[in-house]
Amino acid sequence: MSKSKRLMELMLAVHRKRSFTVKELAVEFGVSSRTMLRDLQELGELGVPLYSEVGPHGGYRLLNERMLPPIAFSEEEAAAVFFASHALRHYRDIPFRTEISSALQKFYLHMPQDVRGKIDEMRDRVDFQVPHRSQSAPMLNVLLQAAIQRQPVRMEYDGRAGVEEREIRPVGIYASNGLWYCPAYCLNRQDYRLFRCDRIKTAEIMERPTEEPEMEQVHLGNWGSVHDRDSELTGIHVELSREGCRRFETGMWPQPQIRKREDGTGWIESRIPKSDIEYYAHFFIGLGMEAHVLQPAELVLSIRQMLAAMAERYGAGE
Amino acid sequence: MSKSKRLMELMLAVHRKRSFTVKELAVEFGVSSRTMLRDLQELGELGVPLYSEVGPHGGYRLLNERMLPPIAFSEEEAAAVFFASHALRHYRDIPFRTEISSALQKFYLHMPQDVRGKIDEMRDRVDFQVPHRSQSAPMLNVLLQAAIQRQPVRMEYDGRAGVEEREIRPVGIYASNGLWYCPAYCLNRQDYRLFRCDRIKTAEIMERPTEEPEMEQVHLGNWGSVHDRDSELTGIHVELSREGCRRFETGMWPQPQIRKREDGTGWIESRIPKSDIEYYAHFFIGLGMEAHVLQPAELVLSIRQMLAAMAERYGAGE
DNA sequence: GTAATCATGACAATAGCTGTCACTATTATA
DNA sequence: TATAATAGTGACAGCTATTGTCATGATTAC
Repeated sequence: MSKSKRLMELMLAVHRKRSFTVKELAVEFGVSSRTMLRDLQELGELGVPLYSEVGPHGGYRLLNERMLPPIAFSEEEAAAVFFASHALRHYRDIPFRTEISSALQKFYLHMPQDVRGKIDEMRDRVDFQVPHRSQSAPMLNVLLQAAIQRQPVRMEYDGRAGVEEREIRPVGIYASNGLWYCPAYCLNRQDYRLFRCDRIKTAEIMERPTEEPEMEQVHLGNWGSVHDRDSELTGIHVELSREGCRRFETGMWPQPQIRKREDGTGWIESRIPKSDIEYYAHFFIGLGMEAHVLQPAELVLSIRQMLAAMAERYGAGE
Repeated sequence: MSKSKRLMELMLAVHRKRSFTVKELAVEFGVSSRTMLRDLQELGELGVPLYSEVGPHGGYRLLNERMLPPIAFSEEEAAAVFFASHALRHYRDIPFRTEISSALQKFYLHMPQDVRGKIDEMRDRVDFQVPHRSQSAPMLNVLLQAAIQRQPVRMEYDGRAGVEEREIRPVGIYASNGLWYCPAYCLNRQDYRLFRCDRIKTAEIMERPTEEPEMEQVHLGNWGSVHDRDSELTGIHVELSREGCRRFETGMWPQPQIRKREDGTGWIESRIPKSDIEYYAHFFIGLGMEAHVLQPAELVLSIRQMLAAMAERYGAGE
């Protein structure tokens, strides 16, 4: 093995280990301790930020432990990262804003001119439609960090009753329609709650362990079932026109499954929580004559009542 | 300068130059040609993909010109790239799928175990709510490439009239509610059209220059105004309850500006295209008693007609 | 006080590197 | 076809760098 090759592998080893002794590396690389000492000094001269500590439990450490070793990416891989960043560009606030920018900057700096041109052009050629929101959500980093590390958070929340202090255990954060939400176990209410992140004014991670709610296996994919486990379901049956199917198909919500016919019309046969009746009444009214709700009776009644009130407001029926 | 340092700088130089002669580099590094030849051979042994060509205009080239030199990212920057990838995870199809995966894999491979743990955990702690779509859009890469390089595309489109062949100049692609759309200048129709990408069955970039529509300055940000420049506007005035404001505020569309009052109610005073009356009628009906449309008269009339039809269907008014 | 760690300097032996030189092969171009 | 511009190979003398061993010293936790 040539010395150059040994030094390259040594650079990967020190980034992998982060903390090590001269003897340990000498054995691993099959050279004497004196040679390994020299190699590490030369690595230092090449720019790897090593420092040493003498004494028991001494050894070498990487000064800036938070760096990865140099990685070679293809231009297409770099372009792919730029593409992914466009999915985030209409959000007013996101976690990792600074880090994404600096990562993209590093890629850009190492690109030849023709690839830069393509990256610049892509900016105007790909987009993700996300509503623009003016509400600021400055606490996203804190909340995400707390969720990942399963730490409690003390926050000030601007809810219906005004600003109040809450202590929560965040499940995670998610974006919907350009707004960020944080489902969390609220220690004040002893139950799960969904918080809007733009209404979280301050948040700080609490270092002291607090009482531990039973949430080790709760995450963004299943917190809803924990929260909604007591909901009562009811069956719905809705007939849809061709246009109704198209509208459903391009609509946004997680939603009941459509069944379709050859002629393009379709129907919904499903079960929904009774607590959502009001919401579905609004939704199907918004579809107008493109949907015909047949079941359940509560939903039909709710629609009927809304129609009556609106007819009176708009003077329909004359 | 030690040999190791020289090799490291040589590696950066070959990535920068991409194409060079032995003599050129020997002069630049202050060594003989014979030594430079040996150095290049050793670089090859270290994994840099060089190849040579003899004869006039010969020299060395980087075999895989599509690689960037090794870049050192911080762990936070790497985590940020993983975060960005989550914005894409519910899309059935995206451009750059393979490249994103391989880029993320490279980051992951170079990470220490504790950072991997955080990345794994983040998966369940952050999400972007995007409706799941079963419709496949296999031509995204082609369309995006064509838009970036401003090349024409021949495609088969499954529209209302069945599958037909179209020749287009793509403006770009964008995602909305989990579906991908491609605004393009349609050479068959001599006008701009919006295509759903899941209905584009085949697409291939045409290499021959075709007739050039005047679209050099058209991109995703302004194609709508080119397309809609003849739209007639009309003023609207809508009163909103507190709940109506909340619904508006968390809704998804690019939408007219709300004005709000101290008590939480609000109103909309704006101008919309006349061609969108039908759409807005559906939208405000879906808000039920939370919105009261006062203007324009066409919109009120449209709402009234829809209410009358629905009242008859649901037996309201008894 | 002991043990575990880094650290320095010196030296002999030897491995590797460098530049020079002579020669060969390939290829585009006039 | 000849020429020039390029990479390529091998050999060799002279020189430099590297390596391991050895002796010694300093720091630090336990």
